[in-house]
Amino acid sequence: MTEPDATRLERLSGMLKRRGILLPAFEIYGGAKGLYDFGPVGGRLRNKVNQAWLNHWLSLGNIVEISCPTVTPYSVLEASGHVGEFSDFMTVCGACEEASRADTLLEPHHSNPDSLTKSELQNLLNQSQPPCPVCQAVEWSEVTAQNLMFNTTIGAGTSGRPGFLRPETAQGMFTSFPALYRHNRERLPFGAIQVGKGYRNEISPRQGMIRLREFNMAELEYFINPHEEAKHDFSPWGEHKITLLADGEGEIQMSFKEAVEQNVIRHATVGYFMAQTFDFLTKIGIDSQRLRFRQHESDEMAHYASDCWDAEIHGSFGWVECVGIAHRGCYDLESHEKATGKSLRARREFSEPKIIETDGWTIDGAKAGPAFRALAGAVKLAVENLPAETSFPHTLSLPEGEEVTVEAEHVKRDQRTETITGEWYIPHVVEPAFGIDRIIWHILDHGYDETGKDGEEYTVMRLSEHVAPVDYCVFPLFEKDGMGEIAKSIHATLCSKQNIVSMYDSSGSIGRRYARADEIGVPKCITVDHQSLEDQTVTIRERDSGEQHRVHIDSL
RNA sequence: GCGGAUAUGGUGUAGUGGUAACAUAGGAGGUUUCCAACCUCUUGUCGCGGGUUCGACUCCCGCUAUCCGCACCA
Repeated sequence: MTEPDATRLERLSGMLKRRGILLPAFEIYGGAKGLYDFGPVGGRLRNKVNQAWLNHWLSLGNIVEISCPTVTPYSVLEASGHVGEFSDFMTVCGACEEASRADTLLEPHHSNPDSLTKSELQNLLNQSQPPCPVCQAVEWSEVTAQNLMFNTTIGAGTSGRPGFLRPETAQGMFTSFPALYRHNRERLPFGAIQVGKGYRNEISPRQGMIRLREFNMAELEYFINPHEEAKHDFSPWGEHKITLLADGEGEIQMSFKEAVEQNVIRHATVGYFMAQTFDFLTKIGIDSQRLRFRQHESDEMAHYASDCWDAEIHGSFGWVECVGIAHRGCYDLESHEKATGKSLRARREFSEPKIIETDGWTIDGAKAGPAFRALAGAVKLAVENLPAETSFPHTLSLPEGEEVTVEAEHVKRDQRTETITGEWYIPHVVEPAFGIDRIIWHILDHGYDETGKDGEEYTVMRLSEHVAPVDYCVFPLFEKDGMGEIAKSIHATLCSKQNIVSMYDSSGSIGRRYARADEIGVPKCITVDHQSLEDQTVTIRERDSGEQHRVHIDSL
């Protein structure tokens, strides 16, 4: 970071705090690391970014919005892999109360304790009885999961079950898959989106909004049929070149279409969502020249992903990953299916039904069951593999080594024709996951313009109208001769309209009021002056150009 | 988590073992006031908790937070 950037960052942060956009949370109690408030201006900004995001994806037509709890049972995040990948297991010494990592304590007793589950660690701890590294006592508490996820207890006392605050919104969309599938008339592809809070008990939150312990995230889980080739129309992006940092290729300039065709982007849907992400970010005010996509190297990939691209935005903290677009394969649905035994599958019909002719033997359960007892299952498998021309009695060698003689009365002929028209498969998932706080930071960072005006220091927040927290400021040139009343009535009318925020300001000189409005990015200011009293017109002044034009009050 | 630095009105800074200053911002009023003008009046500050002391914003200890390295990290 260069020196001018560092002081600019200080001025920007100071302004954000002073004007109620972004503030450290709980500051009267000394603050808390990694937790921020969106103030009276920032709250509205966050909401507009969220809304713009929802609208952007809903416009694709096959996307639904859902909302799932942040409090999540232990077993859900165990199945998803987060307990293993996101947690360290802790145990506390009963003598000196020092907390230790269970896997570290057990290193002398196991080659790779990091890979063990909670109950395996507990068992090994009970068996091996390692001494406390601090006081040498052997008095360990029950092993508990700690660290990157905030853990909690759902319910009271001994009946409570363990849980976490979610580290991502995605899991709720996977566990809702059956309802989503039904809602979408059992047809893929479709997507589900939600915006909400996620929590990670980061070891070391830094750099303001970049690494938070509680953060706003917005995720789309898009369920696709891996047996169908994904087709997407890239013509809206044409030959527009994007900066890509591809695994092993370095920085290249390519259109989305080329990148997908040349397999730099390994899946067309990933490429399509990268293009959609590019549109969204530039629409809400991210500078397209300071945006690039970087492909994860294979050893960098999260535990669930098979291909992943980050959208990185350049700002005061350098290049920061703000969106991750991951091909998660069938990892999540498969994991939850295994853990619960519930089907999380979609049906696909074959283009040609598969006809399976069976001509062979199977057992007659009523005879073979009593005859072979525990071995009956193995006998059945073996008999069904016998050729049709086998004659009985027949001696079989079972896999476990036993020899049995199968009599004719134990078997019956099995001749049938089955028509299989389709199959149940686990859908694949492509997930664009947006860090809303990081994006908001960069909107502010890119919009913050202190180029000055007439040689004096002057700052303007050049926010897109899609996200500007205040739409209009209404000023009376003076608050007298009826100008104040006209301005207040305009203000009241604007406020009564849906999704319009107007601010009324009558204090200070008119120039000062324009400056205050510019600082928080108000796109348009409306001023009531003497002429308004005579002909019912007002001036509208544009933030970015400073130009004014006069319109009738009724046309506002 | 380790090491270093820092913590004074909303913001940016000064300063002292004897209850704190400047600028700016904010509020009220004035000024026919259209790009941070001017005049008058005015609100508001020593991060938290201990200790030393007659007395601590100041010295000491601990905590918390912030910033910079290192480590970790969708």
